[in-house]
Amino acid sequence: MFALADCNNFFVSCERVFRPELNGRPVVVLSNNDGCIIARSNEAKALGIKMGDPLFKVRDIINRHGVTIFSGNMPLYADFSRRIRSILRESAPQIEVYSIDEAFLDLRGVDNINFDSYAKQLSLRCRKYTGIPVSVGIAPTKTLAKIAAQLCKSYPKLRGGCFMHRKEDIEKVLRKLPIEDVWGIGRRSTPRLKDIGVNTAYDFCQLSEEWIRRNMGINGIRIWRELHGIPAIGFESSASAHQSICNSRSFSSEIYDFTELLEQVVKFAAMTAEKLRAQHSVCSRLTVFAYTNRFHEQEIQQCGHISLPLIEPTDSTIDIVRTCREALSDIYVRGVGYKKAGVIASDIIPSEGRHLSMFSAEHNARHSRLMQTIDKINSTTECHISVASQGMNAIKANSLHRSPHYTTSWEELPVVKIL
DNA sequence: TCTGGGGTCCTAGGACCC
DNA sequence: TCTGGGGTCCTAGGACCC
Repeated sequence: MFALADCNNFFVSCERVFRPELNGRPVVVLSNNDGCIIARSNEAKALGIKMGDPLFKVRDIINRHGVTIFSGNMPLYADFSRRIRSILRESAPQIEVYSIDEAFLDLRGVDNINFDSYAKQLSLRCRKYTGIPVSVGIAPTKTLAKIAAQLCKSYPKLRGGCFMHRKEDIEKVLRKLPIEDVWGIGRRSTPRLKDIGVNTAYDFCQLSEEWIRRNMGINGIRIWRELHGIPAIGFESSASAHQSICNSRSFSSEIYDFTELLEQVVKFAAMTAEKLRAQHSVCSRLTVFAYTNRFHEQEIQQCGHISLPLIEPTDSTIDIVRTCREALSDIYVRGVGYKKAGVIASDIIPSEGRHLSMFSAEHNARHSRLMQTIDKINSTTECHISVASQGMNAIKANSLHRSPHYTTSWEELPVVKIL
């Protein structure tokens, strides 16, 4: 059996831990710049507010119903996520962290326990220790476990835990499950399936494997098998290093000036280098992009995008910043208002075992020592060291409704500029 | 006025090889 | 007009996820 532990309305639930008076009230959490809705309480969902709705388009509903809004507070959510993961780790032989608010538990080899009460107890435990409501679904495959967890959200009498394993029970659930609610069936496949009369997960199961392979490829086959109770999606207990790392933001208003845009890109570059070092990787390719506002259709659109291979793989903030600076000057166009920019690191390999030329060994050793020192200072002291070209201004963004850093306090620290 | 950020995997097609 | 047969590797784009 596999379990899925899925936090209900996760970002909203984190905010509610410190604002219990908001339980039972409509609440939403916003993306960067307070742009879009990225989390909703059940009450907000009931008002018709959709995931991804721009705030300005649902302003009326928000004002009319007194919906409480929060700017996203990612450090807070990451901290809750960490606490819940530690509870899950104590409760299962192996866990696979799937996202900030979901983890699979590998229960293969676990027997002689009552899975239904295990699921309910695990949910209760998470709630008791963190204040976050968590749905736990248990089933023979990951896809079915997802569906079981979904059931917990619809049926409170399940008390947060659902064990779904009997063939007839599974069939009953799949007959009622809209095809678009199946994990892996997205917005492109849904209309194609509905066109041929496949409206539920059960209908999908009745299709021939051959049809699925021809029309939906290997992923379709995996979904089909999983729904039939045959595990087809692997279990990854150890988090593998990311194959690409992207840092990008939309700005609260357009940036025209090169130096100002460069400051932002340098920040993304530095964040990228830090993430590379955190996973003990180096990258051999950097992509820098800078876009105009795609919603202002009447204005000139510029989608600057450049990808540069690096002669030597690196994790050095200094090298990465330098390359990104050159890249940006190649794509920057004077007189254009940039609304979004970012840096992507790819061709990522472990830092151990990378090949260095005889000319670069010394350069590299120096950078490596410097980066280690900076990372150590930044993680263990109340100072923050960064490259001077980042400038002294924060990333240009709005977040007018952010909650306090209740459990994390690394922000608003003294800043030291070097280099 | 206002529109998120960060990933993964698969596939088709092109370039190139013999 | 018509144009072999088989392979590999790379990349861009599609589709999906949270």
